[in-house]
Amino acid sequence: MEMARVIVDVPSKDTDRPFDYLIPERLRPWIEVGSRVGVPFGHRTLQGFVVSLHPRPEMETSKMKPIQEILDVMPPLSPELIELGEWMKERYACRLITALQSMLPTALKGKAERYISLGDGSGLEAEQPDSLFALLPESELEQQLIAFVSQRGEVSLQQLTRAFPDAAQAIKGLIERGRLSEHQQIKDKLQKKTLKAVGLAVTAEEAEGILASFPAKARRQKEILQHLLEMEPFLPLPLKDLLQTLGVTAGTVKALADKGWVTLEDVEVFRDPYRGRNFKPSEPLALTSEQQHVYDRIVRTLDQRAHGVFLLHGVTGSGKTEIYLQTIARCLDQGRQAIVLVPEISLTPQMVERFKGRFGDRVAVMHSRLSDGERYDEWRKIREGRASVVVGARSAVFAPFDNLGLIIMDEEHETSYKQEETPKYHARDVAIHRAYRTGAAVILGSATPSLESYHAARSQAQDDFAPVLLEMKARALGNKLPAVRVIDMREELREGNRSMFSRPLHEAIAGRLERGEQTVLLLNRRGYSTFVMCRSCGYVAGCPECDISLTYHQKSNNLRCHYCGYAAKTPEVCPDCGSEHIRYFGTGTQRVEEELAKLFPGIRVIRMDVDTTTEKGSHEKLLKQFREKKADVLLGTQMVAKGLDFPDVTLVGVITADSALNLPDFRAAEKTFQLLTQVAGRAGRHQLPGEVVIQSYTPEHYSIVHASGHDYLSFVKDELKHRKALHYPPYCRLILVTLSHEQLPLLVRMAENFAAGIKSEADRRGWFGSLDRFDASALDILGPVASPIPRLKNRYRFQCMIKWRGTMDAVSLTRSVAEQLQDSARDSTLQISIDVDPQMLM
DNA sequence: AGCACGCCGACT
DNA sequence: GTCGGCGTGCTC
Repeated sequence: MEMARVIVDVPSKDTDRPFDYLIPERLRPWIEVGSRVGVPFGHRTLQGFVVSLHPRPEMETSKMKPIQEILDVMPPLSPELIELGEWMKERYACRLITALQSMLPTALKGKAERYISLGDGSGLEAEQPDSLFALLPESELEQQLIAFVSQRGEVSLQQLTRAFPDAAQAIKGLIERGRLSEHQQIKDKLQKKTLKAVGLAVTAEEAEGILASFPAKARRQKEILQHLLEMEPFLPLPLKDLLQTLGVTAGTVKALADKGWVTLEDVEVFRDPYRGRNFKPSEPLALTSEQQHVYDRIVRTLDQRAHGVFLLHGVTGSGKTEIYLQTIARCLDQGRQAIVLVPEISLTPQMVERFKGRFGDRVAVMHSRLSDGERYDEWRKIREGRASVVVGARSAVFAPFDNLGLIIMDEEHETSYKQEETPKYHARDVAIHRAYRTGAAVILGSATPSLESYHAARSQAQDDFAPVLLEMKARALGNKLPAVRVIDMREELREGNRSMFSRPLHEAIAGRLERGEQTVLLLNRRGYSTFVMCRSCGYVAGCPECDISLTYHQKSNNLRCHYCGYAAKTPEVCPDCGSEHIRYFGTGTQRVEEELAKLFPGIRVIRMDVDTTTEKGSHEKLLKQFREKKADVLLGTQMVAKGLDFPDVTLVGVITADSALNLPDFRAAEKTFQLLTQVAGRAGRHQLPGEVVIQSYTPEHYSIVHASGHDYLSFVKDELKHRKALHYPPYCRLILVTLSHEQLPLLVRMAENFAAGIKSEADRRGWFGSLDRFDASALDILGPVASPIPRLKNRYRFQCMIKWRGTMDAVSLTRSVAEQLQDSARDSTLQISIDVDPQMLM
């Protein structure tokens, strides 16, 4: 094949299509579909991926350029993955290059490096002998430059400008006259992870001076300089953040750098090494009859090498992991490979150990805390066939196996399977589609399946994607699910107990302390944060850029914005009224810890929350301490609820069960039920019987009632009724469109245009039908309304929610209206983000 | 996304 | 007149 179509690494609308390149003779044996190549593109060299090969076309197209280089020994992608990328592009309204990049380790995000060597004499001089430039004698600087380059043969432009800081103009001139020549080559960022960062090249005083005499026309540059001056202690700032905060373009910053006021440098980002371990070999366990039945059903599909999706609904402790291990073994026996997806938070050494113990070094692990280099190594292990099982988070669904037999998704309901950045894919849907295309089986496992999956399985839809429901109702070790008591905290208050511990929970903890057993305490803080409020005037410290309240951090004694990173000192007096009665609110784990210490002198508590687990490895260290019984109580947020298994834990207490219930999210009840069920499953998994105490201000809420009864089915029944009445998934699908702009009035107009555009386009295509009448096909658009975060990084945000069902392609409709609007807006500062099947509505 | 081209306002 | 900021358009 003499020609290749290449997707280049430019994520924009205009370049979201293949470009044609000639394949030079020398590269022909190497180029395949999926190869990563360096190609000339405009005035630059870019990285790209070959998506198809063709014979040289009949009609000679003169503008075709040749592929410059091939970047890997083995193509990092395959026809199968490229097709998956094309599917993602349609499904999630993203660019193909974005989808392809998300499949690869960041080490493979190559960028062009510029190299300078001596010129061949061609150039302006030859073409325009009468040019004034060509006749000018070389300056001293120019002579130095040429000497420097000729001495080394080839120098990277970066090196050269470092040696000659102010020579940019001279270098450019020499290249134009052919005395020097430039060529570009793609360089992987393998060794170190770097970030473009902007700093001040002059002292603060000098900068003040520059600002004072700054030309009025360079308004943007002035803003940047001013901002840098304000942020002086935090320099250098990541370029990306700076652009976003100020809404300026990289070009403006570069202009400043060229003038020498600011520095633009690559700063290395710190990363932690992954520690190797020894793993205890494990043998397959005997299956219970329930497990055997499930196993047989899955193996039947595996043996047929057919596609099939299974929803494995098994109560906590029913032995889902053993099913995973044994079906993987079967898959490997067939010479096929397996992917195991786990939520990031439960990808603990404990979890990894079970798989490494059974399958040894055929297991690759994709952990988010691996460094780029280490992640690349694990990835290569898969690509080169040295691993046949991968255990990993979300992105492991793209593992480059060539003979995939099985994809397992543990804790199928977890929201972390949805990527919140573009491409906003859901690993569950990608897994099912990938398996469908490759003839692999999928196991979705959970004690509390998502309503979407469960409903699809129950509705018995006869399509390729509806899961087959497999149930495991008994715990593998035969022990009972723990007894759950729900305590009405209103009652407690009425009877004069103003503590955050109810009397029954207090007694239960005391009992555990006496018997030397352990307790897990969960503080469901979703929706709560510690914020600073003035008790006199009601002032709440908020972010000046994002219009949300700032979160108090005790460690650093400052206030930070969750969204943009803005930080401020905690005020001592109220900035509004001057009152001293200003303090932080919200029930943090710290306060619970203090109260525990007061109630139970000498109690040993391990606290696990964002504050204590930010350091790498601290998460594991804390759990290890708890396992070794160095503490009586493990106190934490959501993270204590996931997949942990401690033999001596006999009490689980939930301090406030309902704090998430009032959130403006239609999944609030589902989330609450799932969390309570998961955490209740932590108790009494071994010999000792377990007990669960749930404290609540709304104990009659069905999510709490059914969680306490371990009654998933009744919960689903109640919840589906609500979803149906309010037209929410699984009775329709959602597309969340967020528009943002610096100027509010303009944004509102755009958002209204967008909603109107969707309506008229839907009408034009004849997509009538009403959600209310339960028509088979229907589309409705809500909004525009201000987003739950109405302002973020100095941009106002409005959103529209599209609800739809049926066979229409609502995503392409949405995308085409969005693109039309963006084109007509002329104004590139309008940003439109499309989130298909959003998980987070706030 | 970059990068060149070209228009137009503020300086010698 | 010229410099340089900033909008516009193109990339096989």
